[in-house]
Amino acid sequence: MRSPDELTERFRATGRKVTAQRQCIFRALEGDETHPSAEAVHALASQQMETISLKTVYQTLYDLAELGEIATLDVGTGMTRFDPNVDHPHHHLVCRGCGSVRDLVAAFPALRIPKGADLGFEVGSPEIVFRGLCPECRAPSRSRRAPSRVKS
Amino acid sequence: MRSPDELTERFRATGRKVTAQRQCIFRALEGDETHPSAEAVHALASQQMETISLKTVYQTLYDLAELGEIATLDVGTGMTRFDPNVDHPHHHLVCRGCGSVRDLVAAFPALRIPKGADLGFEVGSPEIVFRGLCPECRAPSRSRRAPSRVKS
DNA sequence: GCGGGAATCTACAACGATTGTTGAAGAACA
DNA sequence: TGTTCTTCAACAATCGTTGTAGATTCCCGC
Repeated sequence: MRSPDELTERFRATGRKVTAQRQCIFRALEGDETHPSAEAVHALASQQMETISLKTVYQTLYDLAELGEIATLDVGTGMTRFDPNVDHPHHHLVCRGCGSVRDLVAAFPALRIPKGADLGFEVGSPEIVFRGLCPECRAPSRSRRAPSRVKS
Repeated sequence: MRSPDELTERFRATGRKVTAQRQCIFRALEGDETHPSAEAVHALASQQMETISLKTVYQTLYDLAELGEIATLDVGTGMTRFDPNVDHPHHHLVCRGCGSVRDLVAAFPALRIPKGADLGFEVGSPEIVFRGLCPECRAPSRSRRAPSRVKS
């Protein structure tokens, strides 16, 4: 994802209006590595602008996704998560305990679909999810982050 | 997934009651390769037993998942899908157009997380999703299956 | 700077998938 | 068969997300 200023420029260039709410969301996302849900982004943005609506956050996040500035991520935690890191290809580690998501910076060039196994699909690049337990959830006695509800 | 008869036995052995509804669901799942949603399983089961409730279907599907007889699958199509094929490790092809899911029977033994990249996670085996376009959606002029709503 | 038209904003209600609750019905075991 | 405990079906509630409305704000030309 680019800087808030560049995003402002890009929004204008693509015929989208630039509003204080949107810039507030740009700033909330900048440098975020927690793969926040829409709700989480809304909470962050609310700190700067109390009246901002959740709908506006969804709208802006999907605008950003449409521009390719962020990626949407569905890793089975029950809600869509958003990932500002689209510049470096990467995969994800998902904690079975607390649902947290971390980047896994690694390329797997050996990943090629065997001939004939693609069933006629025209496929793009793979998304790989490693499920496991994060350090906090492995040592629950010392855990700081309260494990939050994860589907099932 | 085992045969309906074996599942009946297994349910009894694990202290679960065996009901006509559950056996109906066992039969509906047998040999299904479409990775059906709960709704789809309910529709199938309803053909044999009109009054079966969607809640019962959910309940039984999660019972089966708990026993490891089927797998739950969340590939970002907005609903949980269920996969009776747990005997052969495999991955999935997901169509961006119609949301259909197909098995990709291939192992990727080269998939190892580089040392130090696991961030302290205790990880299991990877789930790989290849997104693309299925043969029907690639040739929309000749498509038979109407592309159905897929999130975004 | 100022006005007009279009896009966006907020609040609210609706939506689809899933789950909790309830009294009634059924399975397992004696 | 009777008892007991589980599961069933119907209903409403919940969660994440999206549609609707009218009010507001932005952008562009004056």
